[in-house]
Order: sequence, then C-alpha cells, then structure tokens
Amino acid sequence: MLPELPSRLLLIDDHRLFNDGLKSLLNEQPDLVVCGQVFQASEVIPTIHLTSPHMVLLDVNLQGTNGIDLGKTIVGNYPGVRVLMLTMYNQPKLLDEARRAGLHGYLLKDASSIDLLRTIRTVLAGHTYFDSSLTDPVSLANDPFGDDFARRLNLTFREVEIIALIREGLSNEQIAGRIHLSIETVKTHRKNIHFKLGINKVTDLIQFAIRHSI
Amino acid sequence: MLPELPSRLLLIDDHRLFNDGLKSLLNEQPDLVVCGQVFQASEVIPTIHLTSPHMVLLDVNLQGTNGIDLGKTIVGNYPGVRVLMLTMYNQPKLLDEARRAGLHGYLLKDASSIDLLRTIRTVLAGHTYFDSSLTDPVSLANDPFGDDFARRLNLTFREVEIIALIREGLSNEQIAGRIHLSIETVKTHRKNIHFKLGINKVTDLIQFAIRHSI
DNA sequence: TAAAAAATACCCTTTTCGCGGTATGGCGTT
DNA sequence: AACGCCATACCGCGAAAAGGGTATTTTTTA
Repeated sequence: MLPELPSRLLLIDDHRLFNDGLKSLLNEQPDLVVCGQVFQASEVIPTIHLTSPHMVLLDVNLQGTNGIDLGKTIVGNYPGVRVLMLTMYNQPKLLDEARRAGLHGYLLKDASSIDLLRTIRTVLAGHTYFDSSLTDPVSLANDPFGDDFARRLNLTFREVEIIALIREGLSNEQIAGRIHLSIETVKTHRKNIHFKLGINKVTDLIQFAIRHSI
Repeated sequence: MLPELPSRLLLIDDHRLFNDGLKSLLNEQPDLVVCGQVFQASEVIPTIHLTSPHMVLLDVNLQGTNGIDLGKTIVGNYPGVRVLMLTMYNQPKLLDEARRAGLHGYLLKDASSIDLLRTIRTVLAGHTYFDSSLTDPVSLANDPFGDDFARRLNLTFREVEIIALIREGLSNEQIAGRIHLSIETVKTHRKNIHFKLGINKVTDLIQFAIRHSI
C-alpha cells in the first residue's frame, strides 16, 4: 500500500522552550513534520507562503499581536490551512472567540503528549476540537492531572513553594522574608519557573497557579 | 429592660478605603462601635492594650506581616478577643490556615453588608464562622453575585474592560494599543481600579478577576 | 442647566520585575 | 571521580508597575 505523505506543520509561538519541546515530540511522528518555526507575528504570513503548511499550531499569546486575530486572518486567506490554537490559559472567553473566529481547534498547552497528538490528527482530518475541559467549570476545579503537574513540568519543590507565595500576592522581598532566603535567590527561582513554564509575566504565573490549584 | 452595652470592634487593615467603608457601615449599628483603626501591624498589640476590643476585624494581607500569624498571636495572648479575618481573596488554603490557627471566623470582603454584620454578630456571640462559599469549588464557579459585582464595587465599564485585558496578560502599553488609548490613561484607570478594590498589585487584580470571571 | 461622574492625558518618583549573566556548595547517581 | 540537578546568592540593566499628583473634556444625571 502507498505510504501517505506526512502532513506539514508550522509552529508559531514566541515561547522558544515550548516550541522546541513540541518540535522534538513531533519529530518522533512519521506522519507529521515540522515545516517551519516562527517566533514573530510579522513572519507568519511570509512563512506560510514559503512552506505551504497543512496546519498551523498557533499560540494565543503572541507578543504584540492577538493570536486569535492572526488565526482568523490565516483561516480567511488560506482556506486549506488548518489552525489549532494552543494556550497556557484556561480562558473560556478566548475559547469562544476562537470558535467564533472559525478556527479549527483550541487546546491547553499542558495537555498530555497523547492528547496533543490526537488533537493534531483530529484537526488535520478536517474536524474541529475545542478542549471540553475548558468549558466545564467543575472539571476545572477537579484538575484530573492533580499533583502530577509539577513532575510533568519538572518543577522542583522550592519552585512550587514559591509559585504558591507569588499567588498569595507576595513580592520577591516578602517571599524572601517568609521563607528566609535572599531576595536574589527568589529572583533566580522565579527566572527558572518562567523558563520552565514558558511564560514571562506574573499574570501568566497567577493564572497557571490557579489552574493547578497551587 | 437594660440596654446592652455596645461591642467594641478594632479594625486592622492597611486598605484605608475598605476600613473607612466598614467604619461607616458599623456607625449605623447601635450595638457595634469602632474603638480603633490600625493601619500597621506594629500598632496592633499596643492598640489592643489601649482599647480592649471585644473583637478584631483583621485583614489577611497586612503589609509586611502575615495576617494569620498576627491573628494567632491575638488569639493566644488575648483569649477574650474574638478574631474575624477578612480577605479579598478566595483562597481555601488561607481559610484552612485560619481555622487551624484557632481564629474565630473568615469572611470575604465583598460579602454583602447584611452578611458581614450577621457574621460579626455570630462571631461576637461566641460562635465561629468560616464562609462556606470559600470551601465549595462549585459555588465558586457560579458566583452568585454574577455581573453585579461591578455595580457593588462602583467599577465603571472602562475599568472592567481594562481588568479583563490585564487578566489576559497584557501590559499597559499593549492595552493602550488594543483599545486605542494613551498609556497614561491606562495607568490612570489602573490606579483607580486599585483604589476601588483596595489592592495594590497585579497579582491581587488577577485573582479578583478570576474570582469574578471577568 | 448646573453638578457629578467618567474618560481622557500628562508629570514625576520609587519600587518591583524581567532578563542576561556568573558562581558555589550539597547531594545523589553512574 | 565526574556529572547532573538543586538550592543558594550576587551583579547590572532596562522595562514595567505602583503611587503621588494635576487637569481637561465629555457624558450622565439630578
């Protein structure tokens, strides 16, 4: 039987860490190839022309631009391209926006690899997929991943502890005082946390913490 | 019949706005008098000595100190004083801490006046009260106040709009770009939001936004 | 229509964050 | 013994947020 040609995927995300992780995951899939990586909104359209992807994996929080609007543009101008939004955040509002914008899917970044791949294939197959856990407030509260998230994201004990304190609204100085560390150490932990989660703002961190009930 | 002597309440909160609002509410209650207001943790113990309150209304997020620890100290050293924690935030962890610390009650600041007064009287009567809506994740999601919160807190349309954008993780500059305002205007709105909510950090604002599903 | 509220915008200062480094001691594994 | 991981700590820089004002225009409402 004829081997099916692999689908070409274009990754659009200014979080290099996540982008690279995703790429290495996809490299293990014979039917999926990464035809390009874009880190800036301005390069998206040119790269689509250049690589003719079957699918675009698009982060909602692209720096400077609105990921949803960008997705809408892609859907409007390149009807053959499937658009799957990826996000760190569980924001039903954004999900609704994505759905109304005619995008093909919306998925949380910390979905398991299996879920991620299944969703990619589902959307590639012409279906749409909008993470149902995003719309159900109860399933939110009872995060099925439970305490597992720290392991999955390689967060250390100290890092989780500091996330909790940041969530409580403490400043670096207050955190340092509370757990008897140098403020510089707290800053280092924070940098590592940001790196591991692929975020760069307190606001992102708070939302992450709340989603995981830290 | 003998008129009962009014109970003396001591307010401890560095959020002047809330403190004053609470004071004016209490001024209408003949059986409750405010015997003092404290805005700094260091003044708490001296003021208790000075005013011998029946009850202390204590904000969890006192600047510099931990409200729970302070409450524990009061409960430990002044057994006759009832301690009711007040908070902006719905954090089950803090509630548990408060309960374990032997405090007498824990209530959300945006409870209605009626609830607030009822709780104060309940706790004064020797009972404990821990806001049950805080422990129930489902009742959290379905905020009974609904869209009403903006009116209750006197938030304007523009302010709510900006809270939503801050929650999305946008910076002042990005917000200004998105809704076509000067960055200075955004800063002004933010200042007003902080003032109205009695908060002073993004982290607090995010938590507020999430609790009210903005 | 006059007063109040909301929205707009600018100034200045201080503090906190975010991001780029570097470095060292402890602890467990190979 | 060597390596990696974790936790600790410091420096410097630039961006952003916080906090303090003041001021003007538009809109709403009493």
